[in-house]
Amino acid sequence: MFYISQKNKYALKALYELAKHKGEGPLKTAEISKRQRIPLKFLEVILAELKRSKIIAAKRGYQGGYTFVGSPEKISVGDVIRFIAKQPDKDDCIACGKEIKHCPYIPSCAFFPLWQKAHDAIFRIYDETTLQDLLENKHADGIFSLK
Amino acid sequence: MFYISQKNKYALKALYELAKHKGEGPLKTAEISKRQRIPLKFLEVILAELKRSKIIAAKRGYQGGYTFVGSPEKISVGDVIRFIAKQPDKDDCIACGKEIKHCPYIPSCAFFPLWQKAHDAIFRIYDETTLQDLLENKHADGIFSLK
DNA sequence: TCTTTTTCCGACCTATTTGGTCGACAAAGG
DNA sequence: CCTTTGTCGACCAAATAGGTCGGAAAAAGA
Repeated sequence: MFYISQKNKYALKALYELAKHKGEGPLKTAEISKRQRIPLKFLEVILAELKRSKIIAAKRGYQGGYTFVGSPEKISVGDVIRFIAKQPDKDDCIACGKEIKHCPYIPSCAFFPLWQKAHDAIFRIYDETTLQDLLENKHADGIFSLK
Repeated sequence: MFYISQKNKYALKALYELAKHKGEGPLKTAEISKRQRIPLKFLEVILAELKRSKIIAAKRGYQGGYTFVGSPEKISVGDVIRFIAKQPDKDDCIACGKEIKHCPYIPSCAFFPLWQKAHDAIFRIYDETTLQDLLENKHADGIFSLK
């Protein structure tokens, strides 16, 4: 529930690199892998999957690679996360996730509103942050406390 | 990252029952297990753990059970989640979770502010929801769409 | 003090998920 | 036709989640 996997983070990082490289021709998987320290073979899997979303396109062979197709201002983190996440089973609880069985949208579930609010809050952030925002490094306030 | 485990949900449900039962003497593990459909043995583990937080107390033997000690208005969902979650390693990234290694609080990490905002947003919800709120079933608006 | 009830505790178990790899194949240039 | 680079399916290992077992310790009643 609300889990952001490594795969998700890799996907975002890869898209970040591709968005940054936009307009300069295809970027190779190997290059992305190096820049973002993502295991090559795993990255291949991820990019192939992302390609299906049409926001990136691939070109094979010599001088090949991936290119960012859409515009980074129009793709949000939420879009990416939703795309990578496996589609929920049709009878999962929207709020609780897998709990099913004894909680199929029971209005009397004391926790439903909580999980839903949490879900909304987090996706509000994800949805209002575009790849462009990430590129521009909108570090609102540099609270990098600790150490 | 941001993952709410089944254990966490069980913990909340158990506390919900205990809070509801407050003032009526100890409530047995077996009873909680039945009411909330939580596997007994697993629940035992969870309650023993929660006891260490002092918000519930145990009494053994005949007529024993658990009692809610504090006041439900003062315990938030966030408190419970933080308590149950395993303490993060001292050099995990506050925002990203386990990513460590190549991201130890690097201010140049383009994603740090995002994860931090997400973290704040979700815990804001968790922290402002008390057990009492859950008891009062503050279903703001009954959007139990779907089916 | 014996028995019952109930919590306590450590070891253990198992399926799923995560994170990742391998090897062969397909296309695109040079 | 050789190299480069993406594509694809199968495979795999470690971690984690989620849960179980068996008994010990304490509390109270008989």
